[in-house]
Amino acid sequence: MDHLKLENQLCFPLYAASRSVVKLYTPFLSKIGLTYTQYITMMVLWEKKTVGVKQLGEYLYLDSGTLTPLLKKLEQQGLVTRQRSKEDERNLIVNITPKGETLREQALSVPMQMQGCINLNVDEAKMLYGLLYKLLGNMND
Amino acid sequence: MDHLKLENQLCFPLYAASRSVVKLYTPFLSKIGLTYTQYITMMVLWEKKTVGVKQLGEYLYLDSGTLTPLLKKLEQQGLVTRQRSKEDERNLIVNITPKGETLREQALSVPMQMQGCINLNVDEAKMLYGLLYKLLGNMND
DNA sequence: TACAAATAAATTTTATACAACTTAATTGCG
DNA sequence: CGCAATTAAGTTGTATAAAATTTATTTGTA
Repeated sequence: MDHLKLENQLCFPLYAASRSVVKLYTPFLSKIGLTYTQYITMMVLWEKKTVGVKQLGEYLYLDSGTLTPLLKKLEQQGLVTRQRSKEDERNLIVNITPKGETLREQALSVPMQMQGCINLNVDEAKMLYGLLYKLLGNMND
Repeated sequence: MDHLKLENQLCFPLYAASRSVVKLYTPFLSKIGLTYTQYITMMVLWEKKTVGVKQLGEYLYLDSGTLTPLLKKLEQQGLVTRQRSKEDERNLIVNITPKGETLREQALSVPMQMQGCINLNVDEAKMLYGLLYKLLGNMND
Protein backbone atom coordinates (compact mmCIF):
# COMPACT_ATOMS: atom_id res chain seq x y z
CA MET A 1 0.00 0.00 0.00
CA ASP A 2 1.33 3.39 -1.03
CA HIS A 3 0.93 5.66 1.96
CA LEU A 4 1.66 8.74 -0.15
CA LYS A 5 -1.31 8.26 -2.46
CA LEU A 6 -4.07 10.79 -2.06
CA GLU A 7 -6.72 8.08 -1.95
CA ASN A 8 -5.04 6.43 1.03
CA GLN A 9 -5.19 9.59 3.10
CA LEU A 10 -7.76 10.32 5.78
CA CYS A 11 -6.71 13.95 5.98
CA PHE A 12 -7.51 14.73 2.38
CA PRO A 13 -11.27 13.98 2.31
CA LEU A 14 -11.48 15.77 5.64
CA TYR A 15 -9.84 18.84 4.15
CA ALA A 16 -11.81 18.66 0.90
CA ALA A 17 -15.17 18.00 2.57
CA SER A 18 -14.65 20.82 5.03
CA ARG A 19 -13.97 23.32 2.26
CA SER A 20 -16.85 22.01 0.17
CA VAL A 21 -19.32 22.36 3.03
CA VAL A 22 -18.13 25.87 3.81
CA LYS A 23 -18.53 26.69 0.13
CA LEU A 24 -22.09 25.35 0.22
CA TYR A 25 -22.88 27.77 3.04
CA THR A 26 -21.60 30.79 1.13
CA PRO A 27 -24.70 31.67 -0.93
CA PHE A 28 -27.01 31.32 2.09
CA LEU A 29 -24.72 33.31 4.36
CA SER A 30 -23.95 36.05 1.89
CA LYS A 31 -27.66 36.85 1.88
CA ILE A 32 -27.35 37.88 5.51
CA GLY A 33 -23.94 39.48 5.02
CA LEU A 34 -21.79 36.92 6.82
CA THR A 35 -18.87 34.70 5.92
CA TYR A 36 -18.70 31.20 7.38
CA THR A 37 -16.21 32.18 10.08
CA GLN A 38 -18.29 35.21 10.97
CA TYR A 39 -21.35 32.94 11.10
CA ILE A 40 -19.88 30.53 13.65
CA THR A 41 -18.65 33.51 15.66
CA MET A 42 -22.17 34.93 15.70
CA MET A 43 -23.44 31.49 16.68
CA VAL A 44 -21.40 31.69 19.89
CA LEU A 45 -22.68 35.20 20.52
CA TRP A 46 -26.31 34.30 19.85
CA GLU A 47 -25.92 31.70 22.57
CA LYS A 48 -23.66 33.48 25.09
CA LYS A 49 -24.51 37.17 24.41
CA THR A 50 -21.08 38.11 25.80
CA VAL A 51 -17.74 36.38 25.50
CA GLY A 52 -14.03 37.16 25.82
CA VAL A 53 -11.79 36.82 22.79
CA LYS A 54 -9.79 34.12 24.54
CA GLN A 55 -12.85 31.99 25.33
CA LEU A 56 -14.19 32.62 21.85
CA GLY A 57 -10.92 31.30 20.47
CA GLU A 58 -11.25 28.21 22.63
CA TYR A 59 -14.75 27.54 21.37
CA LEU A 60 -13.80 28.05 17.72
CA TYR A 61 -10.19 26.78 17.77
CA LEU A 62 -9.06 30.16 16.46
CA ASP A 63 -6.56 32.67 17.81
CA SER A 64 -6.46 36.45 18.00
CA GLY A 65 -4.62 36.60 14.68
CA THR A 66 -7.83 35.47 13.03
CA LEU A 67 -10.37 36.82 15.50
CA THR A 68 -9.14 40.39 15.94
CA PRO A 69 -9.74 41.50 12.33
CA LEU A 70 -12.90 39.41 12.08
CA LEU A 71 -14.40 40.97 15.22
CA LYS A 72 -13.50 44.44 13.98
CA LYS A 73 -15.53 43.72 10.84
CA LEU A 74 -18.49 42.49 12.88
CA GLU A 75 -18.19 45.65 14.97
CA GLN A 76 -18.18 47.81 11.83
CA GLN A 77 -21.37 46.05 10.75
CA GLY A 78 -22.87 46.94 14.12
CA LEU A 79 -23.41 43.31 15.12
CA VAL A 80 -21.11 43.31 18.16
CA THR A 81 -19.32 45.72 20.47
CA ARG A 82 -15.73 45.32 21.67
CA GLN A 83 -14.52 46.67 25.01
CA ARG A 84 -11.77 45.95 27.47
CA SER A 85 -12.70 44.23 30.70
CA LYS A 86 -12.78 46.54 33.73
CA GLU A 87 -11.38 43.80 35.99
CA ASP A 88 -8.51 42.86 33.69
CA GLU A 89 -7.67 45.26 30.92
CA ARG A 90 -5.86 42.53 28.99
CA ASN A 91 -9.17 40.90 28.19
CA LEU A 92 -11.40 42.15 25.43
CA ILE A 93 -15.08 41.47 25.90
CA VAL A 94 -17.32 41.02 22.88
CA ASN A 95 -21.03 41.75 23.29
CA ILE A 96 -23.84 41.16 20.86
CA THR A 97 -25.87 44.24 19.86
CA PRO A 98 -29.63 44.42 19.20
CA LYS A 99 -28.80 44.40 15.49
CA GLY A 100 -26.77 41.24 16.07
CA GLU A 101 -29.75 39.69 17.88
CA THR A 102 -32.02 40.64 15.00
CA LEU A 103 -29.70 38.96 12.52
CA ARG A 104 -30.40 35.68 14.29
CA GLU A 105 -33.95 35.67 12.93
CA GLN A 106 -32.61 35.78 9.39
CA ALA A 107 -30.07 33.05 10.16
CA LEU A 108 -32.69 30.65 11.53
CA SER A 109 -33.42 29.13 8.14
CA VAL A 110 -29.77 28.48 7.27
CA PRO A 111 -29.29 25.14 9.07
CA MET A 112 -32.42 23.71 7.45
CA GLN A 113 -31.41 24.88 3.99
CA MET A 114 -28.00 23.30 4.50
CA GLN A 115 -29.47 20.00 5.59
CA GLY A 116 -31.17 19.85 2.23
CA CYS A 117 -27.77 20.01 0.55
CA ILE A 118 -26.08 17.31 2.61
CA ASN A 119 -27.46 13.90 1.81
CA LEU A 120 -26.50 11.97 4.88
CA ASN A 121 -29.19 10.21 6.89
CA VAL A 122 -29.55 10.81 10.61
CA ASP A 123 -27.44 7.81 11.62
CA GLU A 124 -24.65 8.70 9.25
CA ALA A 125 -24.65 12.30 10.39
CA LYS A 126 -24.53 11.24 14.05
CA MET A 127 -21.71 8.79 13.35
CA LEU A 128 -19.73 11.43 11.46
CA TYR A 129 -20.37 13.97 14.20
CA GLY A 130 -19.08 11.55 16.84
CA LEU A 131 -15.99 10.56 14.89
CA LEU A 132 -15.09 14.18 14.16
CA TYR A 133 -15.36 15.15 17.82
CA LYS A 134 -13.35 12.09 18.81
CA LEU A 135 -10.67 13.14 16.34
CA LEU A 136 -10.76 16.72 17.59
CA GLY A 137 -10.64 15.61 21.21
CA ASN A 138 -7.67 13.28 21.09
CA MET A 139 -5.55 15.54 18.93
CA ASN A 140 -4.90 18.28 21.50
CA ASP A 141 -1.35 18.84 20.22
CA MET B 1 -33.44 21.85 19.70
CA ASP B 2 -31.61 25.05 18.84
CA HIS B 3 -30.32 24.63 15.31
CA LEU B 4 -28.09 27.68 15.63
CA LYS B 5 -26.04 26.28 18.51
CA LEU B 6 -22.47 25.41 17.62
CA GLU B 7 -22.77 22.00 19.29
CA ASN B 8 -25.70 21.07 17.05
CA GLN B 9 -23.73 21.67 13.88
CA LEU B 10 -22.08 18.99 11.78
CA CYS B 11 -20.14 21.54 9.76
CA PHE B 12 -18.29 22.95 12.73
CA PRO B 13 -16.41 19.84 13.92
CA LEU B 14 -15.66 19.15 10.27
CA TYR B 15 -14.15 22.59 9.86
CA ALA B 16 -12.32 22.49 13.19
CA ALA B 17 -10.99 18.95 12.75
CA SER B 18 -9.77 19.71 9.26
CA ARG B 19 -7.80 22.71 10.41
CA SER B 20 -6.46 20.84 13.43
CA VAL B 21 -5.22 17.95 11.31
CA VAL B 22 -3.57 20.30 8.82
CA LYS B 23 -1.93 22.06 11.74
CA LEU B 24 -0.63 18.72 13.01
CA TYR B 25 1.05 18.15 9.67
CA THR B 26 2.83 21.48 9.72
CA PRO B 27 5.92 20.58 11.80
CA PHE B 28 6.53 17.39 9.80
CA LEU B 29 6.01 19.10 6.45
CA SER B 30 8.04 22.18 7.24
CA LYS B 31 11.04 19.87 7.69
CA ILE B 32 10.80 19.04 4.00
CA GLY B 33 9.87 22.58 3.01
CA LEU B 34 6.23 22.04 2.12
CA THR B 35 2.90 23.42 3.25
CA TYR B 36 -0.08 21.09 3.50
CA THR B 37 -1.55 22.23 0.19
CA GLN B 38 1.83 21.88 -1.50
CA TYR B 39 2.12 18.40 0.04
CA ILE B 40 -1.14 17.10 -1.43
CA THR B 41 -0.19 18.67 -4.74
CA MET B 42 3.13 16.81 -4.68
CA MET B 43 1.21 13.65 -3.75
CA VAL B 44 -0.64 13.84 -7.06
CA LEU B 45 2.63 14.45 -8.89
CA TRP B 46 4.46 11.62 -7.13
CA GLU B 47 1.72 9.37 -8.44
CA LYS B 48 1.04 10.84 -11.90
CA LYS B 49 4.42 12.44 -12.75
CA THR B 50 2.61 14.80 -15.07
CA VAL B 51 -0.75 16.51 -14.77
CA GLY B 52 -2.65 19.48 -16.19
CA VAL B 53 -3.73 22.28 -13.89
CA LYS B 54 -7.36 21.55 -14.64
CA GLN B 55 -7.11 17.86 -13.73
CA LEU B 56 -5.03 18.75 -10.69
CA GLY B 57 -7.82 21.07 -9.61
CA GLU B 58 -10.34 18.27 -10.05
CA TYR B 59 -8.29 15.90 -7.92
CA LEU B 60 -7.76 18.47 -5.17
CA TYR B 61 -11.04 20.42 -5.42
CA LEU B 62 -9.01 23.57 -6.00
CA ASP B 63 -9.07 26.12 -8.82
CA SER B 64 -6.41 28.07 -10.66
CA GLY B 65 -6.80 30.96 -8.23
CA THR B 66 -5.18 28.78 -5.59
CA LEU B 67 -3.08 26.52 -7.80
CA THR B 68 -1.36 29.07 -10.02
CA PRO B 69 0.59 30.80 -7.23
CA LEU B 70 1.17 27.50 -5.44
CA LEU B 71 2.62 25.85 -8.54
CA LYS B 72 4.86 28.85 -9.16
CA LYS B 73 6.29 28.37 -5.68
CA LEU B 74 6.89 24.67 -6.29
CA GLU B 75 8.57 25.62 -9.57
CA GLN B 76 10.80 28.11 -7.78
CA GLN B 77 11.81 25.33 -5.39
CA GLY B 78 12.73 23.22 -8.41
CA LEU B 79 10.20 20.51 -7.56
CA VAL B 80 8.07 20.85 -10.71
CA THR B 81 8.17 22.40 -14.16
CA ARG B 82 5.31 24.31 -15.78
CA GLN B 83 4.82 24.43 -19.53
CA ARG B 84 1.98 24.99 -21.94
CA SER B 85 0.67 21.99 -23.80
CA LYS B 86 1.81 21.79 -27.44
CA GLU B 87 -1.57 20.42 -28.53
CA ASP B 88 -3.62 23.03 -26.73
CA GLU B 89 -1.86 26.11 -25.51
CA ARG B 90 -4.64 26.86 -23.07
CA ASN B 91 -3.53 23.93 -20.94
CA LEU B 92 -0.62 24.18 -18.59
CA ILE B 93 1.18 20.92 -17.91
CA VAL B 94 2.93 20.38 -14.62
CA ASN B 95 5.77 17.85 -14.52
CA ILE B 96 7.67 16.55 -11.55
CA THR B 97 11.45 17.10 -11.59
CA PRO B 98 14.15 14.72 -10.31
CA LYS B 99 14.40 16.96 -7.25
CA GLY B 100 10.65 16.54 -6.80
CA GLU B 101 11.04 12.77 -7.05
CA THR B 102 13.81 12.85 -4.46
CA LEU B 103 11.63 14.78 -2.05
CA ARG B 104 9.29 11.79 -2.02
CA GLU B 105 11.87 9.78 -0.06
CA GLN B 106 11.84 12.38 2.68
CA ALA B 107 8.05 12.48 2.67
CA LEU B 108 7.68 8.72 3.09
CA SER B 109 7.78 8.89 6.88
CA VAL B 110 5.13 11.62 7.14
CA PRO B 111 1.98 9.43 6.96
CA MET B 112 3.32 7.10 9.66
CA GLN B 113 4.26 9.99 11.93
CA MET B 114 0.79 11.43 11.47
CA GLN B 115 -0.93 8.16 12.31
CA GLY B 116 0.82 8.33 15.66
CA CYS B 117 -0.92 11.65 16.33
CA ILE B 118 -4.44 10.57 15.40
CA ASN B 119 -5.90 8.18 17.91
CA LEU B 120 -8.59 6.52 15.85
CA ASN B 121 -8.56 2.76 15.47
CA VAL B 122 -8.67 1.14 12.04
CA ASP B 123 -12.44 0.68 12.02
CA GLU B 124 -13.11 4.25 13.09
CA ALA B 125 -10.69 5.59 10.50
CA LYS B 126 -12.35 3.51 7.77
CA MET B 127 -15.79 4.62 8.85
CA LEU B 128 -14.74 8.26 8.91
CA TYR B 129 -13.06 7.91 5.53
CA GLY B 130 -16.22 6.43 4.04
CA LEU B 131 -18.54 9.04 5.49
CA LEU B 132 -16.33 11.90 4.34
CA TYR B 133 -16.22 10.58 0.78
CA LYS B 134 -19.95 10.04 0.85
CA LEU B 135 -20.40 13.63 1.96
CA LEU B 136 -17.98 14.86 -0.70
CA GLY B 137 -19.66 12.78 -3.37
CA ASN B 138 -23.24 13.84 -2.87
CA MET B 139 -22.47 17.48 -2.47
CA ASN B 140 -21.36 18.25 -6.02
CA ASP B 141 -23.11 21.61 -5.98
C1' DT C 1 -13.62 31.03 -43.47
C1' DA C 2 -15.10 34.67 -39.92
C1' DC C 3 -16.55 34.92 -35.40
C1' DA C 4 -19.33 34.01 -31.32
C1' DA C 5 -19.12 30.74 -27.64
C1' DA C 6 -16.52 27.99 -24.80
C1' DT C 7 -12.45 26.72 -22.32
C1' DA C 8 -8.22 27.14 -19.32
C1' DA C 9 -5.05 29.98 -16.74
C1' DA C 10 -3.97 33.92 -14.68
C1' DT C 11 -5.16 37.99 -12.10
C1' DT C 12 -7.61 40.76 -8.68
C1' DT C 13 -9.95 41.29 -4.49
C1' DT C 14 -11.50 39.91 -0.05
C1' DA C 15 -11.28 37.02 3.93
C1' DT C 16 -9.33 33.79 6.44
C1' DA C 17 -5.51 30.88 9.12
C1' DC C 18 -1.49 30.71 11.60
C1' DA C 19 3.35 31.29 13.13
C1' DA C 20 6.16 34.62 15.17
C1' DC C 21 6.59 38.79 17.34
C1' DT C 22 5.15 43.02 19.96
C1' DT C 23 2.66 45.55 23.40
C1' DA C 24 0.18 46.18 27.49
C1' DA C 25 -1.52 44.49 31.80
C1' DT C 26 -1.34 41.38 35.66
C1' DT C 27 0.72 37.93 38.85
C1' DG C 28 3.63 35.93 41.85
C1' DC C 29 7.82 35.49 44.13
C1' DG C 30 12.25 36.89 46.41
C1' DC D 1 7.77 46.51 47.16
C1' DG D 2 10.25 45.45 42.65
C1' DC D 3 10.49 43.01 38.81
C1' DA D 4 10.68 38.77 36.11
C1' DA D 5 7.38 35.68 34.24
C1' DT D 6 2.97 35.14 32.47
C1' DT D 7 -1.03 36.29 29.97
C1' DA D 8 -4.12 38.37 26.34
C1' DA D 9 -4.64 41.10 22.19
C1' DG D 10 -2.89 42.99 18.45
C1' DT D 11 0.39 43.14 14.51
C1' DT D 12 3.17 41.34 10.73
C1' DG D 13 4.24 38.27 7.13
C1' DT D 14 3.17 34.25 4.41
C1' DA D 15 0.09 31.06 2.29
C1' DT D 16 -4.10 29.69 1.17
C1' DA D 17 -9.24 29.78 -0.75
C1' DA D 18 -12.68 31.35 -3.62
C1' DA D 19 -15.55 34.66 -6.33
C1' DA D 20 -15.28 37.57 -10.18
C1' DT D 21 -12.91 39.25 -13.99
C1' DT D 22 -9.46 39.18 -17.71
C1' DT D 23 -6.56 37.15 -21.27
C1' DA D 24 -5.35 33.82 -24.54
C1' DT D 25 -6.59 29.93 -27.19
C1' DT D 26 -9.59 26.75 -29.35
C1' DT D 27 -14.03 25.07 -31.10
C1' DG D 28 -18.23 24.98 -33.46
C1' DT D 29 -21.19 26.92 -36.68
C1' DA D 30 -23.46 30.09 -39.92
